[in-house]
Amino acid sequence: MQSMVARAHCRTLGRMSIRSRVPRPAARRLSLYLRELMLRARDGSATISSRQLGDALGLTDAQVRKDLAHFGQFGQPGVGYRCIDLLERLRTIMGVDRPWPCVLVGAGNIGRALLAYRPFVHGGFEIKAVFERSRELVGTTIAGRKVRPIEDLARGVAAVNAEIGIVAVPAEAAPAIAAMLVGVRIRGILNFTPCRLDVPPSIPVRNVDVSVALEQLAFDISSMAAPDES
Amino acid sequence: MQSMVARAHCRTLGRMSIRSRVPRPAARRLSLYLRELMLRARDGSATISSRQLGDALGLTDAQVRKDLAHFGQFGQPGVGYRCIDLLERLRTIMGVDRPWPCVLVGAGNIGRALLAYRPFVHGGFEIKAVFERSRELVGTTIAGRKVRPIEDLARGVAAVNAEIGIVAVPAEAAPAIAAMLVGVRIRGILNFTPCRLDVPPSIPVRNVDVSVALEQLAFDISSMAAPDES
DNA sequence: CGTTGTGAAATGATTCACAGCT
DNA sequence: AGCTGTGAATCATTTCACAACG
Repeated sequence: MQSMVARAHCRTLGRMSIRSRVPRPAARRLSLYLRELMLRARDGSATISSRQLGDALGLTDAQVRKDLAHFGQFGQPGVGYRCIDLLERLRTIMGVDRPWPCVLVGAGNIGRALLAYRPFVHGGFEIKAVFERSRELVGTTIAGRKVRPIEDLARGVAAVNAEIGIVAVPAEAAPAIAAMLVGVRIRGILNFTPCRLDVPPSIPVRNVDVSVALEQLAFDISSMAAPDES
Repeated sequence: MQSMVARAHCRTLGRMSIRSRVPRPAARRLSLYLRELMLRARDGSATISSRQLGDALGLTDAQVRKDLAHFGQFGQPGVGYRCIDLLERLRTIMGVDRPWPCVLVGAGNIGRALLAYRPFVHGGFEIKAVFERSRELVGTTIAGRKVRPIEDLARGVAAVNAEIGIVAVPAEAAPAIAAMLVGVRIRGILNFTPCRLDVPPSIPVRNVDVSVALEQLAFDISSMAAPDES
């Protein structure tokens, strides 16, 4: 009986779970909206229309409205969206209204860049602990964080209550590290290696891959090449 | 008459311009295929089926075949695709069978990580010159490359025949840098800032944004949250 | 056999267009 | 007037399913 009720209207968002059916691309755009709204709010705009928001981001006004509509009704007809308001709502929806303790695995070039990356801290993401396999790096301090041996991962994750694991190790090591993170109950993974990490579907993975981006760029450029060699 | 023949089987790829109508998502997946094929080839596999390729990448076999079909007919029924062969074809299609001279603007954390990034070199992408605005960094040498003043950009790009510009500067400076790169006839831009660069549509831009990836991850994790608090 | 290449069907996302609110 | 929220229509992508081939 309870289950019947629950099934009947799963749109009630008992706590937080409307997002059951949000188109992937729409979800991707949320962070873009967030960023633009922060700019507008900082510049003192009180409201913004779907048209303005879309123009700034290279999207149509209809798209902006549709995307936002997946999460509720935030706008006022004839006026637009109140920047501060929408900003706050989006922060909640996206989950960036609270801290996200992270652990970093790999203190190589990428790892070090991340540790020094300012915008990172903004939004509540913070690297609470750093782990490395290489004995040479363990024990050193980078940007104020002590580098610890990879064997300490389980203890470290538990100690800082880390929810996100950042994988910045050489490709060969990635699968093993991913398995460790899963074993240690991490909730999501940011993967800087060019490997597909296969982890249970309950653990989301986002990839940041410079090589892929470059290759796609090469393809884009080649595709552009004017076909005139007459 | 010639045109009739050309239209009849546009699988002939006269030079390089079938890509007129390739779905964006399919183009995105090309680099994934490339990477997996390199692995298989290195491990000595002679052939690979669309099923195997898809499994390794989390795609269906049909999807793999459709994607590849946009560029020609590479497989043998009953056998699959010859790894080395397909690899070579894809390299050509993607344009990574030749060098891509790049210039880097910004020698901050990200810039330095890129300069030290090994896998980067692989595939023909190479950072030929580095430019910075900060007077303190100009003149120093990082990973063997001399850092030059941003004013030298035009000369530098011409001197090394750079086709790709990599933007790794603070967000505020990004639009100006993008404009300079456009003015200097760069052909494509890899953008590490969280700004939408608006450049003419003839100049492709690919973004690599850690903050966006993190925010999306936070959203994904929040969306996952089991709805049981009974 | 097993596997490709490909139309046709199904699914998914974006755009249109407009009623209704301010 | 200007703008949102949204069903309906269009457009794009993925999946299905199968004939043809080695």
